[in-house]
Amino acid sequence: MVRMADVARAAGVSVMTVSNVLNERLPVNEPTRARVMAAVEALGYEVNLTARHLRAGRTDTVAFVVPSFHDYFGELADQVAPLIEAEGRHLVLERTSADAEQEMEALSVARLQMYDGVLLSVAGLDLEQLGRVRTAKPIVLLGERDVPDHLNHVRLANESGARLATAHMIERGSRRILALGCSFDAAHMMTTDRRAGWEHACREAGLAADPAYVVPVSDYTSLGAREAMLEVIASGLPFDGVFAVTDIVALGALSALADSGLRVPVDVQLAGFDNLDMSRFIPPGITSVDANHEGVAEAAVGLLHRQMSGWTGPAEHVVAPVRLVVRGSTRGGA
Amino acid sequence: MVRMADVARAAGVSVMTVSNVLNERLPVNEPTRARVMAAVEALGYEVNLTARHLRAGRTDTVAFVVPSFHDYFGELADQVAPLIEAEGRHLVLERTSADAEQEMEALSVARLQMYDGVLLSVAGLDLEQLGRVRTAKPIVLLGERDVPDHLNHVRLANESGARLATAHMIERGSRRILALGCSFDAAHMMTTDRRAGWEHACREAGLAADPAYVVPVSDYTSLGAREAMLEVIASGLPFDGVFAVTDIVALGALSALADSGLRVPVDVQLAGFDNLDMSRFIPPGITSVDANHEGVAEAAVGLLHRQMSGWTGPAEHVVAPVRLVVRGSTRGGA
DNA sequence: AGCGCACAATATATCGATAAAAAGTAGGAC
DNA sequence: GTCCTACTTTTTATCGATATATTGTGCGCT
Repeated sequence: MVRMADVARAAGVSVMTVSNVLNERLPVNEPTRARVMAAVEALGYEVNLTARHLRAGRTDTVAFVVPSFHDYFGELADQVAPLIEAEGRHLVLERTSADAEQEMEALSVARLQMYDGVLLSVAGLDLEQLGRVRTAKPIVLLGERDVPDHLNHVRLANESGARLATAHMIERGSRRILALGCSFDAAHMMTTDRRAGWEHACREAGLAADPAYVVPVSDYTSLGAREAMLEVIASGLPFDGVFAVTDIVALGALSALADSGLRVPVDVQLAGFDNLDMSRFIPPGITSVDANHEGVAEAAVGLLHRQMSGWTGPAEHVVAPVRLVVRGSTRGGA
Repeated sequence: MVRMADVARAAGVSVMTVSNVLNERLPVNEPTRARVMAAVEALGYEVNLTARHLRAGRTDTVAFVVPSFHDYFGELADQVAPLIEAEGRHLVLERTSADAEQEMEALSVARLQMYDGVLLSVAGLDLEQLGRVRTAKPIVLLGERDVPDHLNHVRLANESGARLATAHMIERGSRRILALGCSFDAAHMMTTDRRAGWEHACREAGLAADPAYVVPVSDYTSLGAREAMLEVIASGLPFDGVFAVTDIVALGALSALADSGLRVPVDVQLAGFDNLDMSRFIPPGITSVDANHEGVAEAAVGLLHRQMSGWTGPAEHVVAPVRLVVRGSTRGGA
């Protein structure tokens, strides 16, 4: 490992001069600078980031902590990365597997030190656990749960998105719409808020929002959704529309519907939430509420950047707007 | 920031005693140990990982460098993570956006220091660039390109996978199969190897492997594939099967076929490569060559682990076997 | 010639931990 | 009572950089 001291010796200067050349902190005479740069090239020197970090207290690195590297989070992360890099910092992803303990660990002082800032997709932590998080480190939370006031937070307009999707299907003729993967939990959660939107849309149209039409999905995978959907079909419960809590769930539903000979959108309309890349291409095209990755990423990185620049004002809670993207899985779409 | 020195003062011992208690290196008397632990609790002390790293030269962290956080890589990363964690280490993802310069930067000494080992998905780098990578740091390359002998490498059996898929479609009646997203580049690349497999299968069955049936796709997105597919259809080139170089490409093709009124698998059979999660659920189910994430992850982590344990033998080049998963997009599937 | 000033380069202290060597403390054997 | 050994604990040096203070150098001005 070649150190700054080796470069200094080779160039016949002090370590600080090398540091000053590389960081352009204090001015260095041109001939000296050239000698240093030549030595750097010759030896192939590269700064030891760990040492710099220890001394300077800065890593120029931001962590995005996600429950899994899959799907929604992968897509969101791809949006976040360029924004972080545009500010001269570096982005790394960490995974918690939606495990509360691991999420807390990710927020532990020890790990936070490694980064100048942290974006955390809250999946497993509840309000009480998050309330215990006290740190000076810039943090922005992402995700569809309630969070303490003192932490910055970006979430989606879940309720309004679900309402849009449901209302759209009602307008196009559906009268009995399943809320697949939704729930009645008390806490503000993604599945609860989206159910509320479904309910709202039903009521608004003068339709019953029968709790029997709220169908839970075991683990929010396509497989779980497919199985739940098959059970509903087998049960004989009449329905002519499905609002799926996510596109992943919608895909499972689509699979079950196809296998059961139910035609989309003729017999059953289908809408999802997130507008994953694939949803555009899966025939007949899945109508979906766009999760506004761009807006979410921009808002989150903006809040984070502000904190990293020293801002200490009160935390903000941003609700990113969403819009409905109509495709072939609902009538009147492309 | 509470340091080890603060804990030491509170417990009335030296810094080294605290270190010894926390790391269980040298034995410490029980009463002393208890006092130290009490102080740690009381002050909420957590070790400074940066300082430890600088001194101990170990981060207990492995980086997985991928071209993008999406799809294939996200799924693979989710497989890799538990294997790394099982060895008491931590995994982080970094992104290069398939940019050769950024990939080289990810391999720069400076960034390598931050990790005990690196898994690198080679997308943009060619043989010559990789040849310049000289480092003592444990590295394992992943991906479907040629790499220098001195670097450990895990790749898929691309040629045989493509052959399996193509042969399967031929067996089920296809006679004119497109190789969508494949190419004739000289270097061993994913698109070339898979084309070779397609060619091989055609020849084996006594069919012509007409270069006109090798259709490039601009950027290997579903959108690009869809457009390429629509052009082929518009051109009037007769075909009754599509081997898509990836499932993402297959999805684009499926979209184009559906919009053109061509039925899968009745008019056209379709097979992809990667067996993404979604492929199982997209009606009618996309027949795909399973990318064997588990095997790839296991082999790669195994090679990395071996290096991190001090093994210095010659590099290995593993070709992970693949298998065909037959679904509804080819005849005779589910 | 003498003085001061601007600028370049160096010396010193420090970030927070760990490895290795040294020192302190008992207890047991003779 | 002395000495040795075994076990705890502390001391010292170090990882590789950066921030601050200090020293050194050349030049203009009177």
